[in-house]
Parts: sequence; structure tokens; C-alpha cells
Amino acid sequence: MATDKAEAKAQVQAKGAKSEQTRALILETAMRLFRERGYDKTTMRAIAQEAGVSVGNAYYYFAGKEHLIQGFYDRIAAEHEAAVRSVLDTETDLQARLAGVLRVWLEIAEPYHEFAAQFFKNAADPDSPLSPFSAESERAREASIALHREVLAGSRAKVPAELAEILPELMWLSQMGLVLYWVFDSSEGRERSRRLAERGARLTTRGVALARFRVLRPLVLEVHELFIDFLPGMTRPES
Amino acid sequence: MATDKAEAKAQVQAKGAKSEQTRALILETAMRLFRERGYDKTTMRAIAQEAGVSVGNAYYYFAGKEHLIQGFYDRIAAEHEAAVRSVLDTETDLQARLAGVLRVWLEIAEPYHEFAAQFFKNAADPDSPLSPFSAESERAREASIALHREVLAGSRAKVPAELAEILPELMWLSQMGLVLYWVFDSSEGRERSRRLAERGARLTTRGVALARFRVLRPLVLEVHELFIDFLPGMTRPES
DNA sequence: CAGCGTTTTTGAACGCGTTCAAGGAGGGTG
DNA sequence: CACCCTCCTTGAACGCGTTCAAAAACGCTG
Repeated sequence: MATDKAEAKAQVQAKGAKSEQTRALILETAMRLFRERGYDKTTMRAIAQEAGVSVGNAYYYFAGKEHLIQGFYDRIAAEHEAAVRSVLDTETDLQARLAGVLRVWLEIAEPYHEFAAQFFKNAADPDSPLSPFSAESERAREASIALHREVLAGSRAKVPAELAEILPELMWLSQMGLVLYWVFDSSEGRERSRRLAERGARLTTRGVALARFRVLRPLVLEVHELFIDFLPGMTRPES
Repeated sequence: MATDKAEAKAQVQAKGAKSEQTRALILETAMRLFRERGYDKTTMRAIAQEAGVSVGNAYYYFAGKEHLIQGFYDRIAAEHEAAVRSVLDTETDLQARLAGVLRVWLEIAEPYHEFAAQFFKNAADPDSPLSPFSAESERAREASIALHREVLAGSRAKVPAELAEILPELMWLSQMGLVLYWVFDSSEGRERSRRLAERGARLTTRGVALARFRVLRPLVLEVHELFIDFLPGMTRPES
């Protein structure tokens, strides 16, 4: 039985290695064409032809055209995580850390902007696996929230207990807001988005700093309750 | 020349009257089918057939399938504006007014929820005329902001000058946020959205009330500057 | 009425994403 | 070797939104 299992596994790996190769080839071809021609103008037939496979074969590896986008998600997330290290390892000021994380994201994502605007509508579909709130995106979402947790934890900022609990998710949410603005942003070099990131980080930081005042106690509690209640509901594990 | 002009106008109106009839017929048929079968499952061929016209004819009156949705926009907006009167005419408490406006919107929109979730992705496309930030939606957007201006003006709340200037747009923006949450909301009868509206209104009101404190001065100014800078940029008149 | 320009209507045709029945390819088993 | 099982590959075919050349309908003028 143990041998059976091992053999079966080896077989799967052997086959898997081959299929994984084709899969990667299709994905790379798709990403290249997406960048060259844009999402809408890249047809599945063209992807298949350029990759040297049949159309049906592409659908064997990817459930649909949208799923080919996941490659960009992963690549951007990976690049961002790597590029953001220098900021997180050196900076201790909350505002600088937050602004840095956002600025770096904008820089990483800039080459993909035109392309992103085209497929953005797919990500906005609640039922799409590309939605940031979908179950399929949970890992990426958790990773991003964890990053913001680190932004907060590595800073010298003194954060009230109730805020510390929800702040990372709030920061992630506001980052999603920035991405939304960025997608719509047609300014030269996404200059407006950069400034929004800068000022958003400042606003957040000042808000956190002021949250320690007595008069704001009820407001902070209000915010806390609201997000405790509604953030978990934003994900849709069932669909 | 004056007669020429008048005649031309009369002619246009005569023709317009007929074509307007066909146009309205197609629109009504489309809206009925959308509600019966959902957006995706309603084909242009089915709409044309049920309306008793050819496919090409439907495209003569509407630039595309998406444009047939505009009818819902207008209908919901009109119903909302009418239904919200009772709240605005009787209530003077800011929180109650704001909560009322949001609650009424949720009630009006509820029958369209399933349908809305299906075509939402189109509205999220920056280039789509259905986007709330698009030039085509400007009238609807302005009307909605004006409504929030009335919510604020008709209340007894004392609002700092800097906030009064931007608050209506902020309230509109947060309403868009509520709509976003609502689209993703799969809870029974959109219960979660209702509670979010209630608490969001409370949070907003308390925030406004607290904004008069000295310590918050810099924060309020920050918010003011940020939105003065970035709200106008959210619309894309060129596309 | 005939002729003409404009508005409206038609349905075949196009290009796309997607599906599916049919058939290899490779390896294990008798 | 033949047999079978699973994984992989194929390309024709389907349904859809959309386009377009052509024709019909209409209103006006001489």
C-alpha cells in the first residue's frame, strides 16, 4: 500500500510536471499578449495559437479567460511584498511606513494600469473569483492585511486597543479604495493617485494619533463596533 | 428662415414621436425580461422578438445591451426621490434624515437586487457609461448630491464651515460605499445592509457633532483639503 | 403622381468566449 | 503483446453581442 501510494504520487508528479509546463506556457503567453494588445483585444484563439496549443487545451488548464488574469495578481503581490521590505525594515514612523507601502504599490502596478482598467470590471463582479472579497482571493487578502498589520506593529505609534484590533483591516480597505481611485485615474503617470496615497496616509496617521483623546472615545468605539460587525460579512465563502 | 426652422422642428417631433414609441417599447420589454430572467440570461434576440422588432432595430435605438439598463437607473432614482420626500419634510434630526434616505433607497432597490448584482460589473467599468463616475451619469450624480445637500440643510445640525462645503459629496460617496456593500450582500432581505445604513448614519452624525472640538481642527482641515483636491478628479468628462 | 433625401427596419454575417464528443499518449496489468 | 485507465489534446460547433449593406417606409417638393 505504501508503495502503491508512493508510485501513484510519483506518477502524478511526473504527469503533473508535464502538464504544469503547458499550463505555465499558456499563462506566460497570455500575460505577454495581454500587455501587448490589452485584455479585450487578446482572444483565446490568439493565446492558444501563440502558445502552440489548441483552444480547448487552454480551457483544460484555465476555467475561462478571466482566470488567466490571476497571474497578474500573484505577480504584482509578490513584487510588492519584495519591494516593500526596504521600507518596513528601515522606517519606524507610521505615516512614512503606510505611505511607503502605498507608494511602492503604485510604482509596481503602474506598468499594468492600462491593462488593469480593462479587466477591472471582472474583478468588481461579486461572483467573480477575481473579486477582492471572493473566497478565491482569501489568501491574497489575508496576506495583504498581514502586511498592514506589520506596518502598524513595526511603528512607534501608540494605538488604542480597540483600534489596533481593526486598523489593519481598515488600512487594507482604504488601500482597496486607493486602487479603485487608481483604476479610474487618468492623470499623467498616475500623479493624482500618488498624492492621494500620500495624503491618505497622513490623514490616517493623524486620525490614529487623535484617537487617544477622551472626546473621541464614543466615535472610536462606534467605528470599532461597525467594523467588527461588518468586515467579516464582506467575504463570501459560499459562492 | 423662421418657418424653415419651425417646420424642421415639427418634422423631427413627428418622426420623433413614432420612433420614441418603438424605443419605449423595446425598453419596457427589456426591463421586463431582465426582471424575469436576469440580465445575463436575457438575450438581445429575445428582447427583439418579444418586442416584435428585429435585432438590428434594437441597436438602432440603443448603442448596446448595457444601455438598456439605464432605464433601471432612472426608475430607481425617480422612485427614491419621491419616496424620500416624507422623511425630508417631517424629520429635522440629521441622523434620522440620513438614515431615512439610505433606508428608503434600500427598500426601493430591493426588488432589483439580484438583477443589480448581475450587471454591477458593467457599472464598475471605468469606461462604461453606467459608472457612477462617468460623464453620462453626471446628471444622476448631481441630483443625488443635491439630495444629500438637502438632507444636511434641512437638519438642525450645526456643521463647521469647511465640512458643510464637502459633506454632501462625502455623504454621496459613502452612499456609493453602501451600494457596493449592498451588491455584495447576500444576507436575508439585505438585513446586513440595513444595519450598516443605520450605523453608518449614526457614525457620520456623531463625527459631524464632534468636528466642532478644537483638537479635531487639523483633522477636519485635512479631510477638507483631501476631498477638495480629489473629488473633482473622480469624474472623467473626456471618456 | 413621380422623384428624392431622410429615417427606420431588416436579417444575414462576423468575431468572440466557451463547450463537448472524440480521439491520442503514456503507463501499468494480465 | 493486448487491454485498460487516466490524463491530455483537439477542433468543430454553439450561443451570444454586435455590425452592416440593403431595403422599406415616410415626408416633402415639383
